[in-house]
Amino acid sequence: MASTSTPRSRQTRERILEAARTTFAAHGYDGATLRNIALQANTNVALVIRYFGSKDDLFATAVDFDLQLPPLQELDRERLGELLVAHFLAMWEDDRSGRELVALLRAAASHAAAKARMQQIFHTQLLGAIGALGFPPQEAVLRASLVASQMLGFALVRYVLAFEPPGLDGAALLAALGRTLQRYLAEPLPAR
Amino acid sequence: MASTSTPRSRQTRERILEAARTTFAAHGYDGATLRNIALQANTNVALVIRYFGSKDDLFATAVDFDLQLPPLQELDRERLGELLVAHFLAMWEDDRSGRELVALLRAAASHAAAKARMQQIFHTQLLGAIGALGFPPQEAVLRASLVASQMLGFALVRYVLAFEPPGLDGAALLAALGRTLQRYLAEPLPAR
DNA sequence: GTCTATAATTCGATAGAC
DNA sequence: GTCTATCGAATTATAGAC
Repeated sequence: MASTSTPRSRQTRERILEAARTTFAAHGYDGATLRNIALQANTNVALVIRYFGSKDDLFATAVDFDLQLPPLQELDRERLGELLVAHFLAMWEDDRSGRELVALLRAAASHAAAKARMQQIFHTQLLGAIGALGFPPQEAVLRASLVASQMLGFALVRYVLAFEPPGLDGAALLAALGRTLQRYLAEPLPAR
Repeated sequence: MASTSTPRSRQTRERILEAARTTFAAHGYDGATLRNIALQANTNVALVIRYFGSKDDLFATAVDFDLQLPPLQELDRERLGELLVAHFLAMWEDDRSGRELVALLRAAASHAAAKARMQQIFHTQLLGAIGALGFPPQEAVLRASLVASQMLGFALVRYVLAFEPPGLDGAALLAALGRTLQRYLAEPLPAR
């Protein structure tokens, strides 16, 4: 059972969650140890377990990422791609949700629960938002897969694999991505 | 020192490498244990270490993935995107190089050496091939980043995260990717 | 509430018999 | 060449003092 909630314990709890987000993002799920997290939060492993039960539960609590998508059908249809890229970029560059996404992305490569969480986000949030644009179900899945592949791929290349050299023109990159998403979201797909 | 090479030892060695590729692809770098690999190869941990020195060295030897790109400047400029998507798809669906890519992709999320290998492949192979198309250096980096993000993202979504439901129209997906790569490789990028 | 000390596993790697 | 047996280190998680 969790401890009684005092102001002091709530501060400790928050320090642990913050350290967990940073450490999971920096080292992946397996590479992040409860010792590292506890050390960074100025406490010890026993307290981490007492508050969160297990490493799995700590990860689930610390990394509760979601896409926070606006209702796409209410946006300007001609600028959907550009607006969506701006939305994702704002999330990635945000200190908290950015670390959460990197942590989730890295963990999904080796941790079954993180992978399941990614699948859930895809199906309920992204597919839901794109379906609301009025596409037939089959086509909505196709378009959602395309959007997910391009945006997750970009996050992977930029924030996990660090391919881009310093001095790369980020604005040009984002403009190109915006045009791609515009095609995936609001233009006819090529006949096969 | 490695053992004397006999026909029997070479077969054992190959069984270990094959088991390593399968296990690293299925469980990631940390999730794959030398015990699992040895068991699947019908041998034991000691022999795996004797042949390959360490887990790191085994990974490097078993997963020697490369892009095998043809010289892009010799291909039909109007069909570059389509041809490149077909090339990648053939690699992903190939039993051996497909498992190697998944293993490398999953490992790169948590293993520094695998991440460095990915960066090396990007810089020497993909950037090299795209630079040969005659773009100025800065623009070649931009275009290579875009291609990498879309193709790695697609591999991630399809082969690691398994977003796509059964019954999805794969041909339509590939046609859309071909058009995207065509833009990234052979059309003007949007002004920022 | 928070800590020290330690249990219980599991891992990569080694020693040495045959 | 291949094996059994085991080491030493690291991990998550627990027990119990204060």
